[in-house]
Amino acid sequence: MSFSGERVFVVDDDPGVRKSLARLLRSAGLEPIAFESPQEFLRTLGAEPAGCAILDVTMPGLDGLTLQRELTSRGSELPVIFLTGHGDVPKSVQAMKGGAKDFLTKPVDDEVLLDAVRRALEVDRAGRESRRERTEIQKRLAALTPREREVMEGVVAGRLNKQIASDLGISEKTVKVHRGRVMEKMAASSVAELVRMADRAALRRP
Amino acid sequence: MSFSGERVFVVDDDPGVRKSLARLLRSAGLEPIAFESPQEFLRTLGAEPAGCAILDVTMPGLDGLTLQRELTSRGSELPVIFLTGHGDVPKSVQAMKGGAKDFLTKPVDDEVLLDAVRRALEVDRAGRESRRERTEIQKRLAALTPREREVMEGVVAGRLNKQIASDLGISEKTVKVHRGRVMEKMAASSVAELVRMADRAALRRP
DNA sequence: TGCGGCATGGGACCAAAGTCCCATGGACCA
DNA sequence: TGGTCCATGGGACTTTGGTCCCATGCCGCA
Repeated sequence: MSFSGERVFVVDDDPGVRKSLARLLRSAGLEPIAFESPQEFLRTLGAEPAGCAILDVTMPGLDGLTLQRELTSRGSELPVIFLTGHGDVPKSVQAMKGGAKDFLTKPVDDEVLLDAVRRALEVDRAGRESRRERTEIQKRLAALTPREREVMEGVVAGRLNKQIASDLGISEKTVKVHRGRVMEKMAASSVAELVRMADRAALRRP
Repeated sequence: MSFSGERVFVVDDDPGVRKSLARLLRSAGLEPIAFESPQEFLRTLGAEPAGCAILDVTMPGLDGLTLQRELTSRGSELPVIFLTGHGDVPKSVQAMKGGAKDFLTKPVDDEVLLDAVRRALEVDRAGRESRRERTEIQKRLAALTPREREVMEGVVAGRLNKQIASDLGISEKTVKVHRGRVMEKMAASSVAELVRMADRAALRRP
């Protein structure tokens, strides 16, 4: 068996459900890891879990939708699939608005569930790659001195060296020095690249 | 009353529902326009409707979810809110996955519905503004000659004039000529701006 | 108290980009 | 068959950008 690092976090208070889900997932070559309570799941969850989660909606203690919110507020981007015996429309709508990838009702067809899981894993991979790049850029940005950052802002705003110099009240010569260091520290080989880095680091939903 | 150009398209086969929705929306200062069938709605719908739609799920002839898909396939970005008497979980999930802004069940609280409508209108405004910019950029792109477009690709890829010249098998002089025309036709005052235009025109969900 | 990081710049260049005017030749079209 | 658009490019610059070496002064920390 390959170890991908990606796991499917199953959170359900019913041991039977956990067991059958685990079996199904394993048979599809996936790596399930089951939790009997949201609390236990949250305790175990590392900083950057890779994979996706299958949550029950109704659980004693912490509601599945509340758990979803808790994950979001902790900055987790783990894709979530809900699986429930008796879901109602408002709950499903709330879950989907909250970013759930799917909301399935039992009994669920094995292939339907596995498809949802595979899609969620794909979303997670893309998301983690995108966050990784973003983090890398932010790390480089953090290595800039305040002045270098100001100069970089001018550059990505498309301003000329002389304009940046007058904006900051310094000589064009000094702007060139800072600009050169910005390109080096940001590992950018062109202004085009620098502009893209600046834009990716700033806005965008990760 | 102000005429914003934004309308709330109500599609429901029940005259009573249409009437009461229209009254509610009007009382909130909005401009409802009601249709008794999806077909009638589609016939009337212009190219770039501004506003949002409130669709019934179960209608004779064309299902609300099918209507949503039809809108999407026609390239419409009109935000959709579903309103239904007896929705089920799978339908609500399908609707939300299909991009619906909300999926409400009757009886619905007036304020809940109005809030959903106001949010949808806000989304529509932002979306139209973004599409407007994008369309403007694409219009400019379309005015480029094939050669100019090739040169532009090189520029936004961060390549030097001499590199672009050798890529295209022409002289650096000619690249400069094309490049100058690209900046003029695209109305870009800097490479940074050109890079952003290229990126906005290419990817991104509108 | 001395060393390193930061910000500041002059001098001296070289490379890259941008801008004039000019010209040639092909394609297409009325 | 002459006009328009497109692509090509030379000549001759000017402006920007980028890179050396060098130096000064401040601040904080070991």
